[in-house]
Amino acid sequence: MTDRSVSRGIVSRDRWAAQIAALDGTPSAPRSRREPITAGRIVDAALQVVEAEGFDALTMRRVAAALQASPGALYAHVRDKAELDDLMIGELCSRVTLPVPDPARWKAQAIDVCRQLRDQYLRYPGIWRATLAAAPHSLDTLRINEGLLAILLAGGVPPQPAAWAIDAAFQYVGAYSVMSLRRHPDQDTDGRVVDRAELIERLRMLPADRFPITVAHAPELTSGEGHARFDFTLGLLLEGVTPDTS
Amino acid sequence: MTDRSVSRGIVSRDRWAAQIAALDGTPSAPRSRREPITAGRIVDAALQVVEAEGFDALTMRRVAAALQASPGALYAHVRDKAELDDLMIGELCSRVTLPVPDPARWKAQAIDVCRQLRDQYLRYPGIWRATLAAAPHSLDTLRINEGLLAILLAGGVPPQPAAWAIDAAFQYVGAYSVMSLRRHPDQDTDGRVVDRAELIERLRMLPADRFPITVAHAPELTSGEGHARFDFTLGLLLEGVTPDTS
DNA sequence: TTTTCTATTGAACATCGTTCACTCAGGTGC
DNA sequence: GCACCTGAGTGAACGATGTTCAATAGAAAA
Repeated sequence: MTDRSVSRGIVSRDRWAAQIAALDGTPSAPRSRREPITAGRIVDAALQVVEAEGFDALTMRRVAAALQASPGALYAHVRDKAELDDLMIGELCSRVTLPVPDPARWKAQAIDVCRQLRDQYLRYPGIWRATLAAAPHSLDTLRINEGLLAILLAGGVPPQPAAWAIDAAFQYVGAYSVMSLRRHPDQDTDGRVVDRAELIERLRMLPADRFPITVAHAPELTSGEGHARFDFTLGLLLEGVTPDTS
Repeated sequence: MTDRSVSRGIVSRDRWAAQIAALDGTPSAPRSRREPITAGRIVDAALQVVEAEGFDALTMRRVAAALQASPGALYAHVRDKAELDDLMIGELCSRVTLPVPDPARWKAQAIDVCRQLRDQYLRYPGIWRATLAAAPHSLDTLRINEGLLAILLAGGVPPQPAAWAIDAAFQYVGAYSVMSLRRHPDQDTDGRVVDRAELIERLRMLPADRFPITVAHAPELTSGEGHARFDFTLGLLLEGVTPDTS
């Protein structure tokens, strides 16, 4: 009975995506002509969905529709949605290129690696939430960890502070990537977009007796164009473990 | 037809919780004797659910069952589950007590405030995910921000670095709270619990040619009892903005 | 050509958030 | 004392989600 909705105007997003995906190619192409489903193609399709519509739109049905397949077909190549999340994070991590450690530029190298990871996260909005379901110590994650560790150790940082600082940097990169989704295109409860000028105005509207500093320093609170805050925080994390002079 | 399952052995968790909640009091108490539902009672019940069973178990039906009410009844006092998330975070933030700034102890005071927030997050496992649905600048959040800002400014930190460091600290506290859920009781893909000794063993099993540093420094990588890493990272964030001598 | 096997389907199941027509207890005007 | 109204709460639904599974179709093997 819900299939009736195909001929009507409103249709579910999954079915809509399936219709879009079925546009190319002959309409009734023999099924076997389609290249077989693999875990790699599932991950690629999932990443495309996230890139175009965000992590909230990532659905098993949505991925299956993008692959012109049935939802159940995915489970022959992927155990869970959690495993799909894991594979996506692994793919993202594998794209990060690690430099050969240069003791003179260790800090810049470390920041660059973190920036690569941040850009991958930002390219696929909200995908950092997949790390909550992903394995904490996968091989791809450990690879970046190893690379960063090599950079810091080459810079003369002792192993334990280096490991802890890298851990903190990873967690910050993730949190920054999720939070920055709504930093500039901030949404009101009514759905109105709030830019920085309006944000300052709002902070200034606070009662000055209970929020004196916030009212007084609203510009500093909302400052930080681009990724200035990101670089600032990573600078703090890496500056604190600097061995001698940088 | 699914109602048949009440008399059988297996029953859904929500229904089970409703049965448990119905144990006390007269079985067929007149409905009006129950104290009315308010937003505050909903938030309290939701927090109890999260404290006992984790954020994943937080369901509108589950909260309604704990209140011995119908799921739809909640929507008269709470617009969304997102608004419920917002209210829970607000409640948690309101429990954080802010000290009067003492310029001599500004760093310890700042760390203490962050620790309070961390302990609230850790008390309700996974609840930090509610901040993803919550308003980014609620009054309760701004209150803590104001308090921390007062502490740092009293310590002589310039406004902009103070604001940015506080922001970074907040994001780290959240990420730390979510991640630490599976830090010590780490789960294998098979569900086996992995303690630190086994974690070291696993890191040592890595191929030494591709992970030389990880293999060599496995103990340092897994070290950090209790909240040592937490204190370490906050120390880095606050040390970097220290005005002169601490 | 026939058989076997593996990948895929399509329909289900349980659960989730959310909505809505209805009920029902308690206060209000006669 | 009685009818009315009002608003909070109910219970059943709707659509969407992850996941499972018997049935099946296509290709490979005999």
